Formats: sequence, C-alpha cells, structure tokens
Amino acid sequence: MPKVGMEPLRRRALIDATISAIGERGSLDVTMSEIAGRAGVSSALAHHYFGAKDELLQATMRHLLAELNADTRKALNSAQTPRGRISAVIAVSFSDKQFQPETIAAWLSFYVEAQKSMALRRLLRVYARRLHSNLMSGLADLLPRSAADHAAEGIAALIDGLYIRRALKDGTPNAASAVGLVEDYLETRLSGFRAGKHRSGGK
Amino acid sequence: MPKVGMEPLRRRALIDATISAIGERGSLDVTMSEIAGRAGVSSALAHHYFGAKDELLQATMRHLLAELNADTRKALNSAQTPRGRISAVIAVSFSDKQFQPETIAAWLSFYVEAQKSMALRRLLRVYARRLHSNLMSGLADLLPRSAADHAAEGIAALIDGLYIRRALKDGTPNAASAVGLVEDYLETRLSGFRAGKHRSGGK
DNA sequence: TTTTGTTGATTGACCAGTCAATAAAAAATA
DNA sequence: TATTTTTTATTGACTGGTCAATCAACAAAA
Repeated sequence: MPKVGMEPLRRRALIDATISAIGERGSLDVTMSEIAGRAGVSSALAHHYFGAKDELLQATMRHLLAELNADTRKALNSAQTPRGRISAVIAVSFSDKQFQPETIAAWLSFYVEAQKSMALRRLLRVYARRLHSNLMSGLADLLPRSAADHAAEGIAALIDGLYIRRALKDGTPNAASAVGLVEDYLETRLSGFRAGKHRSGGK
Repeated sequence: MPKVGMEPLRRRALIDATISAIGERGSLDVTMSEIAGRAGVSSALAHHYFGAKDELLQATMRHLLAELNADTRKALNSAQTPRGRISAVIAVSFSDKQFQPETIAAWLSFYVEAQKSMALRRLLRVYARRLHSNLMSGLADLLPRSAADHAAEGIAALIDGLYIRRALKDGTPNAASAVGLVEDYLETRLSGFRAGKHRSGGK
C-alpha cells in the first residue's frame, strides 16, 4: 500500500473541522485556531495548507456543494419516472445528511458571507442553478416550459425557506413534514395542469 | 412645542445607522465606530446609550420587527375579506419598504446571529409566530383548521425562501413576481377546498 | 449646581497571518 | 548500503492591526 502524503488528509480534516465549528458556533466567526485545534493541528498549519482563512471557507463551501451534488446525482440515477426525479431532488435536500442542523448552520452562514465575498456568491449561484436544473429535469416532462420554470422556482424557494426555519429550530423541525410540504406544493402544481386548467404564466 | 431630550433622537439615529451599515456591509460585522460615524456621533456615545454592542443589535432588530408589525396592522385594517387579509400579509412582506436589499440583508444577518444569541432567537420566534397568526387570521375562515395551519406554514416558508434568494440578487429579483409566486401557491391551496369555482380578480 | 450630552484618548483582548526553526521522510549521490 | 541533500510536515513565538468597552474631562442645559 502506497503511503500517501499528509496534505489531502489534513485538508479534509480541516474542512470537516470547519463545518463542525461553524455548526456549533452557528456562525462564520470561528477562529483559525479553533478550527485547527479541532483538526488536531496548529493554526500555522492551517495557514500553510490554505493560505488565508477565506480560502479555507471557500474550500469548505465547495466541499458542501460537491457532497450535495454527489447525493443528488445518485438519487437521480435511481429514479425512473420524471415525477420520481423531482421527488428524488426534494428527498435529498431533506435527507439526514443534508438536513443536519450543523450543515444547515453552515449553509446559512455562507449565505450571509456571500454578501461580502464574490467567490462565495458565485458558488451559491452554482448551487441555485444546479437545483433549478435538477428540478427541471423532471418538471420539463410534466409541465409546459414556463409553468415548469415557475414551479421549480417555487420549490427552490420553499426548500430554502424550510432550511432557514430549521436553523431556528422552530416551525418545522422534522424532515418528514418538510418533505410533505414541498411534495404537496408540487402535487397541487401538477394537478392544476392534469385537470386541464389554463393559466397565463406571464413573466 | 416642548423641547425633547437628545436620547430618543440619538437612539433612533443609531438604529437607522445600524440598519444601513449592515445593509451595505451585508453582515453584522460592522464596528461601533462605523455605526456611530454614520449617525454623526462618536462611538463612545453609542456605548453611552446602548451599553454594549449586542444591545444595539437587539434594539435594531426590535425596531425592524415593530415596523413590520405596524405595516401589517395597517394593511390588515383596510382588508375586508378573509381572502384579502391573507393577500395583505403577503403584500406587506414584499412591500417596497420591507423588500429592500438593505432590510433583507439585516434580517438575514439576524437569522444567523440568532444562532448565537438567545435574545435574538426569541425575537425571531416572535416574528415567526406573528406571521403565522396573521396568516391564520384569514386562512382560518377559508380552510379547515389543519389545512389552514399547513397552508400558513407553507406560505411562511415560501416568504422566507424568497427573501433569501432576494439577498443573493439571484433567482427572483423583483417583488412582483415574488408576490405572484406566493399568491399562486395560496390560490391552488384554496381551490382544492372551494366548493364552487369562483375566480377572484387577484389584485 | 446638578443633570444631560458628548468626545478623545486609552486599554485590554483577540486574532489573522508570518517566520524562523525543527523534525522527519524521500530522493539523490557516493 | 550509507551518506548527503532536498522536500515535506509541523510548530511556537511573534507582529500588526482591529475593535469593544472604559474613563476622565469638558460643555451646555435645567
């Protein structure tokens, strides 16, 4: 077995430590020492591998995004129908891994930080676009173009809103009812068209 | 006219300065000097009137909450029908005053800070409960209890989600389409329960 | 003359980022 | 193989800057 360099291990440990630190503190106001300490190394080493703090933050966000994306890919892969594809995307958003208060606190913090950092803003835009396109991959087969767009936007907003409320530990605490809410929304939106309702989706 | 003490004027100016500073910076990482400077006073004076920074932050949040509440009261007052009451609540959430990026950035920042501060968390809970109850004041007359509760929760989540997306300046930029989305959601939710097919000229 | 309003200067803490130094592993060389 | 050399891994100690909070002092009403 080939002995591997420390770098990837340390990077990963530091990113994990960043997530858990943010999750516990509930904000990005965590010191490099705090993060490094959790990862079992000195703060100097964290700087050595990531340069500046905001690069570590970006890397952490990228990691979160990549994980969400991987989960979504897998879920989409095992979905057969268009309707199933939509549910798959929704289910992943509220899966145990993604709906953990720790993870959510990190996402929320990044939303705020994105106001200051162009790099983070770009990453969040990637997330928003991907979510939209993933939802469309199912919706496009069930609704006319503009209605599908509309529905995707509503679902996305609903997901984000439920995340925020989860962060507050108020309102909708459990994942199941969150999924129920979004599925319900989706259902009414689809049934409107199955019944042949005509609506002007002007934009 | 009775000459008034400086205290209320200064407090108000400092709170306004706090909102605009947060709005511009996009986060609660604003210094007392920055805030005081905007209000045209020294940072020492800000401490004199508010004691500690987080008391100023709490006061600012309370101010935001009070303003939203006042707007909502007024809107509810001039609504005649239950259906109108719901639309009124929605409309206020996306009114020019409330849907300003400045204000939204402040709200979002407070959401994050609430993770750390019990006082802020309590305030946000007040907001959530009020929003729910305001929505219910219309919904309760149109839907069975549990369906109304469900709908209120969905609408609230949708509003929060649209706020977040607005903060990103991505997705749904203008208030009109945000209102449209929420109204649409409400409409489909109501139509499922309406006996006859009645179209109401929605705004 | 007591109360209210106001500030400049200062303090003490905290923290990102740097650096020189050390250890250990790998690679190169003899 | 045994050695030197280079690269990688790691840290403690330090620096420069920032900022909340305090305080003594001064001005102006009341």
